[in-house]
This record gives sequence, structure tokens and C-alpha cells, in this order.
Amino acid sequence: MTKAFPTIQDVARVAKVSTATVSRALSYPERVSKETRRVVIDAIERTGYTVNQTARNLRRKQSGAIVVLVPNLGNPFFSKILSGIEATASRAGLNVLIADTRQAQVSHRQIGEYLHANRADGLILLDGALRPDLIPEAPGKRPPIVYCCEWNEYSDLPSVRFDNSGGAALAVRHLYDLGHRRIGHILGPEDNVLTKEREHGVRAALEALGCEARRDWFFDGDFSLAAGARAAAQWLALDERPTAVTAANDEMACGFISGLHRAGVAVPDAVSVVGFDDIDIAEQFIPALTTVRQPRHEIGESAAMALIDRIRGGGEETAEVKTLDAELIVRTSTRAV
Amino acid sequence: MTKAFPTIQDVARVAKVSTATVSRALSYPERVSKETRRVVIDAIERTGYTVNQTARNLRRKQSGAIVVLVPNLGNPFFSKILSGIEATASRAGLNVLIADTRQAQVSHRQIGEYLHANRADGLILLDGALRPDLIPEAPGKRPPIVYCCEWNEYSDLPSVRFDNSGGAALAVRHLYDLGHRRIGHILGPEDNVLTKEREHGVRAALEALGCEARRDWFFDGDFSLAAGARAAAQWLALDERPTAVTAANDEMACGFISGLHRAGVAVPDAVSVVGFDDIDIAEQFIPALTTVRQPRHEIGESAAMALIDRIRGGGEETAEVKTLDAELIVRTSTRAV
DNA sequence: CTGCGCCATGCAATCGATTACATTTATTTC
DNA sequence: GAAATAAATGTAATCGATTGCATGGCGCAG
Repeated sequence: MTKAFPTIQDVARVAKVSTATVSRALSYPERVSKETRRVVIDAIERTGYTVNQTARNLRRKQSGAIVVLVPNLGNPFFSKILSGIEATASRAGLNVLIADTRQAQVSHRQIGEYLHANRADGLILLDGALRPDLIPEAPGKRPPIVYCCEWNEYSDLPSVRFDNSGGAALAVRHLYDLGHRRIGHILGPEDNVLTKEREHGVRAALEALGCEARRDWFFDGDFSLAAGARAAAQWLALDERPTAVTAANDEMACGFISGLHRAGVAVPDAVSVVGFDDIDIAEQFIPALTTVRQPRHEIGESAAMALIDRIRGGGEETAEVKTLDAELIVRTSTRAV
Repeated sequence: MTKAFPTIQDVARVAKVSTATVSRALSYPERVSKETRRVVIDAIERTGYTVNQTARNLRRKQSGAIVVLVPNLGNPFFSKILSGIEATASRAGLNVLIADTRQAQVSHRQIGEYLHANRADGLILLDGALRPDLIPEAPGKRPPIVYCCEWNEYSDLPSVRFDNSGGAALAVRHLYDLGHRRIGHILGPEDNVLTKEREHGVRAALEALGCEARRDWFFDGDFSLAAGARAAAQWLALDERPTAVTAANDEMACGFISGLHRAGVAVPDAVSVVGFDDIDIAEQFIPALTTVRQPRHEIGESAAMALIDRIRGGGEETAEVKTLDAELIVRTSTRAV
């Protein structure tokens, strides 16, 4: 005869009080007498009771969970962010649900279901291509949403982001200070906001410093190692080569260096390279990669905080857009001309 | 006047049927007449209804979600596994909840709460150090649990794992075939099962091939890049050095190579190096890393399948231990003596 | 034509907690 | 010491779906 899980009824019976009192002893300890509280706690321990979250959530009309929509879970770039989100959420007693938006072809309909109150108390988007604000709402209001890292230029949902264009400018400035005047850039995937921001930062900095932004020095890419290697091939084929290249992320920078290496071209001797992100391997890459660091764990925490504020406060405790600074980490993949 | 979300009552009213019929039309379409089904579907669309999962779960005594306990979410090694789990779970209509066990100091008490029925329908552990089977159970039975990648030697919970010792043997055999006889190994963290298995595989292979397993050729490590660099320092300090080194994971292999590089020692000229895992960067590292590939996405899928089988079937559809083969990927970090 | 059985549907209890409101008990005030 | 007020607890409705049981309608066999 398998016993079911003990319910609040069982606790009430053992403690010889009503279920209301048990519930209050748990949720509003100050509302019951000291004596009763003790008796209830005691009964809870004796019965091995734990609250049934489902029932609580149904009654409270909340879910106790937030959803994080990740473009591609397999990409290590996101794991640190996720880690920051998870740490903050769990500290606030919230569970974290993840869904891979590219993998599973998450339809807007599915996102709509997440947005349906009681499914998730909030939503964090790591994918700027998503536009949840466009989803035909069911009547009723949707839970708070925050973009993290990426965002959508047409949407005015709140977001937490890095100063991408400023970071890119830092990279260019560093190369300029080393005497480089011919500077190229490996782009990210075409439709990505980060790609645009970083490219914009590079172009703006080049212009400010009076350097030419040559069309054939901007290489197409997609954030992958392979794209970096392709850029290396293009660089090699150039008549006039830039003496320094900034990449829109570290993986492409590594792929680029690796591609050149296979062709017998050494970095930074032949060309200086700056990455973007400061992924773990950057420091141990050969040569160690000069890069623009983005504290990914922190942006995750920050996004989670912003979301939690909105969930709890209901109001607008935090600014609509929060921008975190990026930092240049100088290593050995760059050197003076 | 903000309208609340439409409930099944609203649909019933619009369709002019009872809520029972609406519910059946959704859950058991064959149990209602074709005509009624049409009317209900219609009403659902007109009202914009979506089921309230919380209410459904309460009634059905399930949660529609599985929990994945990850030792360290920030570690990219796990993201691919997670991606496989997520893909499979979402295909089965299950949500994926994640929790970082190291970060948040997940207590056994908390795990107990996850195990409380209705909180999660199942649990996947990526952390072999956890022993949920030891948790004093609340009365009632706990949902299925599956270890993935790691496992616990004292627990007989089902697990999906790679053939770690076989993979390690592959690496040693490869080096032996290249003529190496003096072979070292960089260990993972001390108490980890993978560390033990891989070390065991290396030792067994060395013995089988008649090579010596010298104590000072087994370097302590912890799976981190830095540990690899430390091993490099130790290697450099050795009087008699091994001509080849296998690492318990790719990151340590990269750190090792990088550490040697900074000391002016080239791989594979001075020493051959084999990694373990085949992380993304391995292929583009300089030199490209020879390594033992473990299909991480697939092990995630496999673990999720095993868990889902148990959730659905209740019975023992799958073997207690499923072992996936590892594969040697030969690149340029190894060469003949 | 009557009776049996099946199909489609409705009624109402149920899952396990929370909470508005009612009631009892204790405390304060004059 | 009585009235007013505050504190503690209980009663029962409620959250939104699912589902056991009851019922009415219809077809088919005798």
C-alpha cells in the first residue's frame, strides 16, 4: 500500500489545526502565534510534507519559473550567460526553464504559450531575432520580458546589453595606437544586431581616426570557427592586405589565426588580430588572443535582476536599456607594426 | 477592464457544450463526435484559449517538466549535452528545468523538493557526485532518474555514458602505433568518475602494450586550461620526459600545449598530445588537436530518451547502463617519434 | 414494438493549496 | 467591569482543468 505524498491536510490533522493555519504558518509566519507555529513546523517534519508547487501556483496564479530562450544551446557563448541567469534566479527562488529557439523551430505560437500567464512568470530572450511583442496576445496581460545581450531594433522591450560599438572602438583604437593604419574586420552573421553594432563601432572608430574602411577588408562571417578560416583564405588572396584585423567574435578570430597558421603565416608577425568576447580559450590560444572582454556571467545576472524587478515590482524599477561596459584585454596576438 | 485569460469555461460557453466535452475534445478527440470537435476547435480559436498547464498538472499529478542538474553551467562541455537533452525533451512535449549544482550549493534538501512528485516528472544528473538515491524519501515514490555522462559508482541508478576507458585506450594505442613508448597522462579532478575511468583506461592500455606507467608522468589536474598549463611546467621540470601525453580532457590538452609553447617547446615536435572530448576549438587549435571524440549532443538525446521511456512506460524499457562508443580523431598534435 | 447496449455528453467531485470572510479569544481603554 | 479593538484561528470558496459516474438518444435484435 503505497502512501501518497503528504498534503497540507495531513499536516493540519497532525497539528490539530486547520489547513488555513498551516498555510499561514508557512507563508506569513508572523500571522500565527509562536506556539502554533512550533506545532505546525513540528507536524511538517513528522509528516515529511513539502508544498505542492503546482497547487500553490494554480491558486496564486504564477508559475515560479522563468523561461530563457536561447538561439543555440550548443553554443558555449551562451552557457556563461545562462549560468549568471540561473544563479540569480535560483537565489530569488525561481526555476529556470530553457528552450532552444533554433533547434526546435520554436514557433511564435509556442512562445505564446510560454507567455500565457501561469506558464512562466517572465521571459529572457538571448535571441534578438525574436519579437514576442508582436505575438497576437491572448486577452490578458503578458508577463515581463527582457532581452539579454542581443535585442531587436524594432522592439522597445527592455534589454541588457554590452556596449558593442564602444568595445569595437576600443579594439580599433588599440591597433591604431600600435601604429596600424590598415585595419580589417570579420563580420558576424548578416542579420544580427551584434554584427551591426560591432561593425558600426569599427567603422566609426576608423573614421574618427582618419583610417580608410576598405570594402574588401570587411570579410563576411557567421561567428563560427570555419568562417574565421574562410576569412583567412580571403585575406591571403588580397593584393593589399590590412596589417590588422578585428573579428566580431573570438571564435572567428581563432579560426582566422588557425587558417593563416596552416598557410604558414604567423600572428602577430604578419598581421595583428583582435577578437571579441574573451572566451575561456582566448587566453590559452596560440598566440594568446587580444580581445574585448564581455563579462557574460554578469550580464546574465543583470538580465535576471531586471526581469525579477519587473516580476516583483510590477512597475518600472529599472531603466529600459541597461548597457554594460566592455573591456580590452591585451595579449600577444597584437603587436606594433 | 482587463479581461483575464480565457478558461475552459469560456470555451464551453461559446461552444455551447460542457467543460467536460471541451476537455475531452482536446485530450481524447476520438471520444467526441466529429461535429462537436469542430465546434469546440472553433470556439477555442475564437476565444484564444490555451490550456492552463498548472491546472492540468495539478489534476493529472504530473508537471510536464524534467530537471537537469548540471555541475557547472558555465562550462561549455555541458552545453552540447544540454542541447541534446532539450531537443529530445521538447520533441516529447516536456519542458527542461536547469539547476547549477555547484554554483548554488544545491542541497540534498532542494533536490528532494525536485523529486517531490509534481515538481518534476524526471531528473537527469550530469553530476556524478550527487546521490539522489540516498535522499530520505518523503513517503510516495520518486520520479525516474538517469545519470548522463558521469555516474556514481556506489549508486545503481540507470546511466548513459561513454566508453571512457575504451576511449583512453584508443589514445594510448594510437601513440603506441606512432612509436611512442614513454607516455604520460594529465588527470582530471581527483574524485571524478571520468578521471578514474580514463586513468584506468590509460593504465590498462599501457600495461597491455608493455609500457611503463611512471608515477611522475601522471600529472594532477582538474579539467581546466590552467591545470594543463601547470602540467606543462611539471613536464618541463622532468629529467626524463614522456614523448607523448594524453590528457583527460581537451581543455587541459590545450592548456598544456599552450604552456609548452610559451616555454618555447613545440607540439608535436617535442611531444605528442592527445586530448579527450573533441570540443569545438580542438580542430582549430594550433596544432589541431588529436583527440577522443564523444558525441555530446547524442549522449544528451540518449539520456533524455531513457528518461522519457521510464516516465512514460513506468517499466524498465531501457538497459540500466547504456554505453556509447568514443572515437579517435587524428589531427596534427601527434606524430611519430 | 420493446429492450439492451453503446455512444456522446453532462454533472459534479476532485487535485492541493490560498485567502476572503466569519468567528472566537485576548487585550486594551475608560 | 463593559465596550472597543486587536490577534488568532476556522470555514468554505476558489484557482482551472480532468474524469468517474449518470443520463439521454439512437440503433439493432428479438
